[in-house]
Order: sequence, then C-alpha cells, then structure tokens
Amino acid sequence: MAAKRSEELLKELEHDILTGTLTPGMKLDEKSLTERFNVSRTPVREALHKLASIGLIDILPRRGATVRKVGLKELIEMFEVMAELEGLCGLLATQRMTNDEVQNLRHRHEDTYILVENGQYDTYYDANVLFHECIYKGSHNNFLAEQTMNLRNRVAPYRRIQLRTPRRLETSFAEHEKILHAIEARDAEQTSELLKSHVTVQQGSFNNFISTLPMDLLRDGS
Amino acid sequence: MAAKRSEELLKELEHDILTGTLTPGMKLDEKSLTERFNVSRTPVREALHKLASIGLIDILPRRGATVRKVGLKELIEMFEVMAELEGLCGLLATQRMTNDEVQNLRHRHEDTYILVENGQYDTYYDANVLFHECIYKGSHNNFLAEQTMNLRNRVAPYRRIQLRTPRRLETSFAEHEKILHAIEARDAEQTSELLKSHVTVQQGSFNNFISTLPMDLLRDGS
DNA sequence: GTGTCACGTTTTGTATACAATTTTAAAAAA
DNA sequence: TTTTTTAAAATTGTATACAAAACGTGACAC
Repeated sequence: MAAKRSEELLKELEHDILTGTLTPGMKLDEKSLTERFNVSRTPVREALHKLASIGLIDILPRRGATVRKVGLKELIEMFEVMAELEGLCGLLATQRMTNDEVQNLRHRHEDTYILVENGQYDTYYDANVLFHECIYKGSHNNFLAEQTMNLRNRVAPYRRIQLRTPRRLETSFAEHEKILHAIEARDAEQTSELLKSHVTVQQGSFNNFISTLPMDLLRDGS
Repeated sequence: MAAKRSEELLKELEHDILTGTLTPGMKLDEKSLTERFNVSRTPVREALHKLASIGLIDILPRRGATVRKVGLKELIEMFEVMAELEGLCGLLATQRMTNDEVQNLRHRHEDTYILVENGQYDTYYDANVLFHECIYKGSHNNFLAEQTMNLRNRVAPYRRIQLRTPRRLETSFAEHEKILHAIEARDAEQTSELLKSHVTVQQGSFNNFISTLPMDLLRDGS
C-alpha cells in the first residue's frame, strides 16, 4: 500500500498487539518507536494512524497513542456483529464451496486432532484461525472474508485470554466437527447457526468468557 | 482523533467523494491539495492515508492516490455484506427500540412524504439516510451502527447514481412504510427480511442497479 | 514512421527543524 | 501539609528540506 518502511512497522506493531506483547492500555510514544525501528517520526506516525483507523489503538490529539481499551459494552457489541458475519460466511460457504474446498477443510480439521490430544494451546489457536479463515474464503466473497478477519483481529487481544479454559480445546474441536458436518451436508442454515453460537458462547456461556477477562484490560466503568 | 487540520481535510475530501464531486478514478496528488487547503504535505498525507484505510481511495507506492474504483464483483460482495448488516440492525432495532424511538421514526418517515410528492430527489436522499441511521442506532449496538454506516458510505458513490430511476422515490417510501410497520408490530424477523431486500434490490431487481451504472466508474475488466 | 533509450522533470518517501500544547515538577502561598 | 501557580521539559502537530523512484519528453537508431 503506502511506504515500504511504514508498512513494516504497521505489520510488526499489529502483530505485537494481536499476540499480546502490547496489551490494551499501553502507551505508544513516537520517540521510543523511532529508536526501536531506527526510522524517523514520519513513518512511525503513518503506521500509528493506520493502526488507529483499523481500530487497534486510540490516538488522542496532542496526547499520544495507546493500545485500545475496549469497554465491556463495546466488546459485547463487537461479538454480536462478529457472530453475524461469521454466520454469513458459513451460510455462503455451505452454498458455494466446491467439493475440493470442503475436502481440504476436513483434512485441515483432522490434522488438528493431534494438537488437541497433546494440549498444544498456542499451535491449536493458530490452526483454529486457519480453519475459520478457510470458511471465510469459502464464502467466495472476498470483501466479507476481509471484513470478518479484520473484526476477528480487533477482538483477538481479548480472545487469547480464554485460551486455557479447561477442556477448551476438546470443545472447540467437537464444535468444528459439527460445523464441518453441516457444511458437508450442505445445510447452510445449520452451518450458520452453529457458527453464530460457536463464535461467542463456545461451550457453556458468554458469561464464562466475560468472567475470566482480566478487568484491567477493559475501559474504566465496565 | 488526530490533528485538527488533517481532520478537516479528511472530512472535506470524504464529503467530496461521497457527494460525487470527486468520482472514482480521479487522481489526488498531494501538491494540488496543499495548494487547495493551504497546508503542508504532512496533514495532506495523513488525511489521504485515513481515506485509504476507510477504503475510499487507493494509494499505490510511489504512484499516488486515486479515488477508489470498485470492481463489479467487489461491489456485489459489498452489497451482500451490507444487506446482512442492515438486516441485523433491523432485527435488533425491532427488539430493542423504545416506543418513543419507534414513534420518532414514524414521524421522521411521514415528514418525507412531501419530498416524494414534490420529487425532491436530493433532499429525499438525505432524509433516507437519516431514516436508516435511526434504525442503526435503534439496534442499541453502537459498534454495529458505525460499521453499517461506514459500509454505507463506501458504496455511496455508486448508490447516488441510481437516484433518478423512475418512481424510485415512491417505491422507497412504500418500502419504508412496510419496514416501519414491521417494527411497530415488533416482528423482528420480517423487519430483517424487508431491510435485506430493501438495501439492494429496491423495487425491481439488482440487475437494474447494475445496468444503470456508468461503466467508467468501475474497475477495468468488470 | 516506429521503437527504444536517456535525461530531465515531477512526485512520492523519509528525515529533520520548528511551533504549539500538554504534562510534570517544583516552588510558593494558604 | 495541601493547594495553586508557574515555568521547564517533553511530546505532538506542522512545515520544509533532501533522497529516491516514476513519468514524460525528446532524440537517435533502426
């Protein structure tokens, strides 16, 4: 897109936020970043502004940038939208995926079984992302796929928390199996419903998710 | 958000694109903009980058910025997502709007009747936007409302074209009446369905919309 | 006449200098 | 001790200067 250097910064900072190296609330002052990346303030500012418009950081006039803290209300709102987009992806994917694509998805799914058995949380998390991205792309609606991934990234800092919930992996794997089954049966409506609930409530309830969130990651007054 | 000056530029340029003063494909070179707004290149570049991340313009490395030309395929994809978001807004709004909010919406709707009778296209267009924004906000999901408005803005340059389709105003007004009726009846499912179809196919068919699009607004190969 | 290469111009990407505002810190007064 | 004021320091917003890459023009060769 834009400059080469500023694009690198963007990717790196985005990665840091998504993986939790930079947690919500942290300050990002320009000077430190210029030193860290050995560039001038100009590309740093461009990267920051891009992050801001993606929604990953907040920039207040004359007060610098901070990793975005999302209020509880907004987080719930985001999941509400996320569920709908994910459901639409599933609906369209079920109608539009070729048999080859479905088969590919099944293989990808079955390959993750070993990770569940060994309890490899981090690796499973990445594989999980890929599984869902396969469905996004399966919708054959590129714009939708990108929007959904963007939103997924935006809530990622908060999802990673709930990684180590007991039996989380087994539950996720079982739900994936059901979703895959619905796709193979070409039951679009059921795929959509399964995905909508899979996104947020995963296993038990949304309450579990909320309860396990460290409060300091949320905006004050939540 | 960011700087005061660059924020003004952003708004003004966005307005120009949304109203059609700047049409898809036009080049936006930095020098002209610095002269037009009497500022240096720095705020100009910031505004351009923001527009790029909103999706209204394209920035190619070392090749400048152009008002975004959306391919036909992508345009269809965007409307597919738009319909879903609009439908979700309607679904939630029907469940969550207070009686006062519904009443307010009805008044707003009835006020537009005079515009239909007089064939005041431009004024009706604005009123139409407000009507829909009322529903967005009625979802009581601020994040969803913003996302929907953003997407609406992104396709706005292409919607404005079809303004003068014969009997477009009457049809739109009648559909609004039906939507409003479903909301008043608290029939969330019907509201959602009505809105989904209202967004795109308006009156006859999506084909009509596609057919009336000036081809030079679309990317090559569409 | 057409195609290609070279040079000059234009435009973008980056760095740095300057201006303005906010934060902080300390000092003075209550 | 606490609060308020004030000034210095640090940080952000803007402008300009410099570097590098792309575009256009023109000349030369075929």
